Amino acid sequence: MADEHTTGSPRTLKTVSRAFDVVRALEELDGARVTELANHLDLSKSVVYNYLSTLRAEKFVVKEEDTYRLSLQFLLVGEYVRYQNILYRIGKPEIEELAEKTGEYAHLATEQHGLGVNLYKVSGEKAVGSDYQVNKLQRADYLHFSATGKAILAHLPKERVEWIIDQYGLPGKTEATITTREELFEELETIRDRGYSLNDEEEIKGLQAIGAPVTNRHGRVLGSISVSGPVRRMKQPEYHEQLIESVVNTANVIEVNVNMEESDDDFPTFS
Amino acid sequence: MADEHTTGSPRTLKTVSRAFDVVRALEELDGARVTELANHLDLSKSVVYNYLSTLRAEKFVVKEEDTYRLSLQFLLVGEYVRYQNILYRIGKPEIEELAEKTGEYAHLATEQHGLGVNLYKVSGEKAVGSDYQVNKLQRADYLHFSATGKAILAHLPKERVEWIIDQYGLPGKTEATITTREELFEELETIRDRGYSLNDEEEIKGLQAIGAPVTNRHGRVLGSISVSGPVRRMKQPEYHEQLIESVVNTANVIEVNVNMEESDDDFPTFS
DNA sequence: ATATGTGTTTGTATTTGACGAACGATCACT
DNA sequence: AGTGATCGTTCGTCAAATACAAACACATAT
Repeated sequence: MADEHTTGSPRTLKTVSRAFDVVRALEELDGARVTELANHLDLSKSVVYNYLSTLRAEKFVVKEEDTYRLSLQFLLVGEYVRYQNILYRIGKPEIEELAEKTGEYAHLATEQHGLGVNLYKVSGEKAVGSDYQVNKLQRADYLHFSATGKAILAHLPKERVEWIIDQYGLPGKTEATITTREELFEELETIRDRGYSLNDEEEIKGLQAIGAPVTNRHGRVLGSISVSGPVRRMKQPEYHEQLIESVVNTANVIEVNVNMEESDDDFPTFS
Repeated sequence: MADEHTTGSPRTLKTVSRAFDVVRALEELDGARVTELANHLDLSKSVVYNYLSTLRAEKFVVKEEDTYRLSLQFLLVGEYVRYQNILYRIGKPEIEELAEKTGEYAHLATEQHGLGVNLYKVSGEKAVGSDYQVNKLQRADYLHFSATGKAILAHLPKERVEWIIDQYGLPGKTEATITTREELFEELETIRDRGYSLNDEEEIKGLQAIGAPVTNRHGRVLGSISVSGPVRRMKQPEYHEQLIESVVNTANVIEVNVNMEESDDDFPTFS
């Protein structure tokens, strides 16, 4: 503990990082008491106590009896962030219509930090019952095995895709998941060529999804949409074609409306 | 800088507080650049830069071009928190049914840090059109002028209500808002006696709401529900009685189901 | 070209948080 | 009831982590 004095830039604030360690621990543990957290994080009780007190004063943590939990403040801020997203504002009603028209699950997703985040999801009539999708706990997930994810990857700059693969690798989920760089880049080119993406049981066995990207007028991909359902139904030729048509069409509608609103805007890059 | 050495407990970590100052500023400003934030927060550029870099490393902030924004990480954590809430899990489908049956807006709310937070809201058929409610930006709001809020206050311990009034006061919103302590406590007693709360244009002119609390088997209030609509419709005598019936009934159903799941649980107090 | 703006980097002074021990309260067990 | 362990909380102290300001590289505008 004597050599590395690297005060390299950017200088990340350890106190802030530790505060978020506490947040993550409270999430993992579904709430915890001081001692429990202290053990979990390898910190002294008094230190943990101070972090919790601060987070509570900031209203991001609540205390019930002696148990500390994350507060709904995260939801309030989160819904603000989502509402700021133009793809969400414009896409939500369109996705609802898509779900109603097709009767399947419909998703609206975007990319952040190299992972996919669902902005919104609805289940159509046929999908009801096995609603493991809509009520599933939201996590940011890999982009390379979902229809929405691959639609996004296909329209991200190559060097950005490379960076994402370097960061997260290409972990498999089912036997169909694409796990090699070459295969993925080929697939992405196919997606670009035909205008839509396909997730053929690559994430969940038995589930197929059809996705399409939404880009702004500078060609930057803002996110993507998809419909998904059981392979048996999704693979029927005429139905399949019909779904592709609906998805691509909805993506286009969203795209047009987004670009009309984004007239006087900057065109940001990433991360 | 020589007198006040008060190191009172709990010792709140200034670095963490400042990180959340940055978060709040990014929300207020809808994203900002380094210099803009530094001015807004009265901090030096380099300091702000370090906070932003740290928040970005933690994935709670994204950088687009030179503008920093809050990330969807807040939404992911927020949805986790919401899903942890048993009132949400049980109440969501019931509220949906209530909205469908009545055709009005239905809300599911809870209390946190002395303020009301909507866990969920749906609009029934009659409510469509003026959906200023469903797409409105979520904020934690005062409890004393909403039907859900008053239903909660009515079942909180008196000392807790006192604390809340001391903290936030009783700001008026319309001419009908209750703004004095005595009036409020009277109202709360009425609510307890008759089993439901009424918001008669106390929050928004022209809008009436009927609310009912949901308590667990220890008598602690977990939250509340409400339906709301235009006064003209809501005040029709038979319809009014019918809505009260529906709201109270739905609250009871939720209550029963929550208490069946909460069998082996602690009974926490507040904040 | 020059001046003013940006975001970022770095050296340094000192504020601030980590540590460990101690306190008071609660709970479990004999 | 009494004893011991364990909990959350408080506090004094020193090392470490952060705030500051000045300088940097780069861009844009005059």
